[in-house]
Amino acid sequence: MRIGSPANTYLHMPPAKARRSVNRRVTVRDVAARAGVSQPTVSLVLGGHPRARVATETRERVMAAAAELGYRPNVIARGLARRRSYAIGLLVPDLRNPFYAEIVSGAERVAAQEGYAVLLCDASEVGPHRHLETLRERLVDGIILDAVGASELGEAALEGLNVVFIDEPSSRVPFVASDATGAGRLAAQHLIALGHRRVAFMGPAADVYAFRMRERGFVQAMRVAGATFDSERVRRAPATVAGGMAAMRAMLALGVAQRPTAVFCANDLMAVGALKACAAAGVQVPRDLSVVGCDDIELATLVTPELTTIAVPARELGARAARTLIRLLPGDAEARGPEGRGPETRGPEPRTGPRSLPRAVPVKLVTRGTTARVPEEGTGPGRAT
Amino acid sequence: MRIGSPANTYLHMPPAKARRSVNRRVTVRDVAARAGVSQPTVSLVLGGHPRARVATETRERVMAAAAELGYRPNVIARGLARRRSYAIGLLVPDLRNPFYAEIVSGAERVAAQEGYAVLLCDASEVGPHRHLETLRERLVDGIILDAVGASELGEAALEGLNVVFIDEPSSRVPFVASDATGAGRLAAQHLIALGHRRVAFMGPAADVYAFRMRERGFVQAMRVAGATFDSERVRRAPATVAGGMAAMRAMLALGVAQRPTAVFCANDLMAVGALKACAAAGVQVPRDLSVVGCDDIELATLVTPELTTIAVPARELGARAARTLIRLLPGDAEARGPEGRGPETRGPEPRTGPRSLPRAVPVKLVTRGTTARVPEEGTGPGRAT
DNA sequence: TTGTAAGCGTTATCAC
DNA sequence: GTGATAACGCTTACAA
Repeated sequence: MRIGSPANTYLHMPPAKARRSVNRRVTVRDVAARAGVSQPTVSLVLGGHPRARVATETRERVMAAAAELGYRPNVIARGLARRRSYAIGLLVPDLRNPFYAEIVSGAERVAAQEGYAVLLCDASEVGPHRHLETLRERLVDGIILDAVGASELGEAALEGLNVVFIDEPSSRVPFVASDATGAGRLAAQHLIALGHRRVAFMGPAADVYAFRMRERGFVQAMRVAGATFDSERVRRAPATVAGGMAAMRAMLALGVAQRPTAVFCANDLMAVGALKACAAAGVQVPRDLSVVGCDDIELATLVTPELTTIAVPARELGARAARTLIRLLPGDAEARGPEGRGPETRGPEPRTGPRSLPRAVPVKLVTRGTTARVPEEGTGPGRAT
Repeated sequence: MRIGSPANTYLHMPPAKARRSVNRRVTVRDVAARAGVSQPTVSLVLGGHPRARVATETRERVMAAAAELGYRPNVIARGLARRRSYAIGLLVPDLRNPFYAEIVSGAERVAAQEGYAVLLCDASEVGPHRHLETLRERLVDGIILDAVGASELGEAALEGLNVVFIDEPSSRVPFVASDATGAGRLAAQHLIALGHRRVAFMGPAADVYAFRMRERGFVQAMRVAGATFDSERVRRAPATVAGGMAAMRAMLALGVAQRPTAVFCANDLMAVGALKACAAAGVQVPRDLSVVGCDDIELATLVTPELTTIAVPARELGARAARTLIRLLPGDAEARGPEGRGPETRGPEPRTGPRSLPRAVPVKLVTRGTTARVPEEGTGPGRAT
């Protein structure tokens, strides 16, 4: 609903236009008139170019006029002229997944601080291609893509766009990623230290890089430690609570002798589902079975017992992605130094190589209540330290 | 990173400009040239005005040319000319709160379907005023404000904006709200039916409408049922897990005789915190104490025992807010019928009255594992049905 | 039915 | 330093 109407700044205009401008915003023109300077001068002063050469006296007059009139730049118009929208797109698989919510939160924060708007796209219902299309039409300066591989999208969908991936390493696109292999390795090492040798992994069949690497890191570390790990030991299910529940149910259907003594889940959501299935089946965690999750979302501390997991700094990931993307963009107006490669180029050249190859952001083991020494070999059930 | 470069559409332009246009997008002009019609004609055909009067033959030529050239409208430019950005702002207190994530998810979905972009603003770090300011500069067509009262913002902050509130009834601004009083009442009635008379409420001190009303509905229904309810029975704490934990700890510090037999929490987050505090203190839920939450976020089913709560359809709330807002906007290009009040007006007039006064979206009790008959009076502990 | 002309609000290029 | 003038890509009277 339109509330009230702006203070009517009566304009120096022919009467014909006066009626029409009742609801008009104040523009650079108005400011120029008021300050008694030319319109482009106002643009120079207010345009964000901090060290533009304009007399201090003039500058002050302009600023004063702008303030008095309550001038607000029209970012749309600026975008058209500068061919830059100062907006970035953020495409995530599903906002309702707390892990992605964290990522969005982190990215939004730095974007807002840097003066960029965030166009949020949730791919869970509308589909990535359509979103990408609308982001294109809106001329976003860049896009952050989370867990949506270029492979599935096709080269063409990203052509001509400034893109940063999250958790999807690529040789042609800058990315930001957590140490997914390390996460799997940490989980394995923790379980091995607790004496577990017969372990399982549960994760989605979907080809999402982070999940794949968590699995790989886990399996490799397990094998290195001499634990057997054949294909029966991995269970496929969606990376959701329901998926984890189903996978665990299936796993428990195995006889207790066959059953693994510990399981690593591709993410916390699955782990929590697994926990639920255990509770339902009367299997006590961690006495009868150890469970390790991954991500360390808040939920991990809310279940009983609290979930042992590998902490992945999702918010930081989102923040880094935003920073990486924004740094990629041609020099900002806000005094970002003379590193911009001139305004005549529409976007930066492809930048492969070291600068865009970030180190993976580190993960760490958080030991809580769902892991314990393996019953058969340990000195009896007990909390892990 | 900029990937590849668009198919170079060589343009009928003086060589001086040719170099510059290497990376150029194809515009209406190009399409016009290709189709052999004037530029405005293209605009007419492609401009979304479905029943614009243009010869079928011409229209087809234009469409063909556009397709061949891979024309994509520039929404920024269109926005400038139409004085409409086809974008809406969405301001929430904190994306990491699953309840708000649901709301955003719902709003984003319908916005995307209706062809609007969503500018996401998380007020947890940057502050609502700053966000509102940037949304203004971006000329969003409207804004959805969640749990951010106009009272705290000040009239001026919203002046001249199309706004829809979520969970913040107002006589001047359209809003969408859940039946918060009803939620409190349902909780009370449930507890009363289980025999509870000594009950408590925990909620934030912050002046958020929905929380206030949940409390009011609860207290009133309790009093109606003849239960005592004095001010000692309400505990103030932030509506978070930590808040709920602290509040419950304090409550448990009361002697067991003083202590209430049941507590209603302003939201599920608090309830889960309360549950944790109980577990830590060795208080068994629901045997020793019943707990009712509010919202029914996914988390409610993930704790043990599962949380009895009042379901609030957050996603639906978000979706409705978006629909309400979009309906408010002047007639869309996409054949929304001739109801728009002419394009010469910059936005609709204030519309108070019936059309903008939606019925509250209904809530309902979801009985799970954290409520049971009151121990002293019932026939012993037992699950509620 | 189609084309011509005039913006929308801002930035950028140059002479002055 | 400053101020005309021409874009930016699209829309929309109004004229043909």
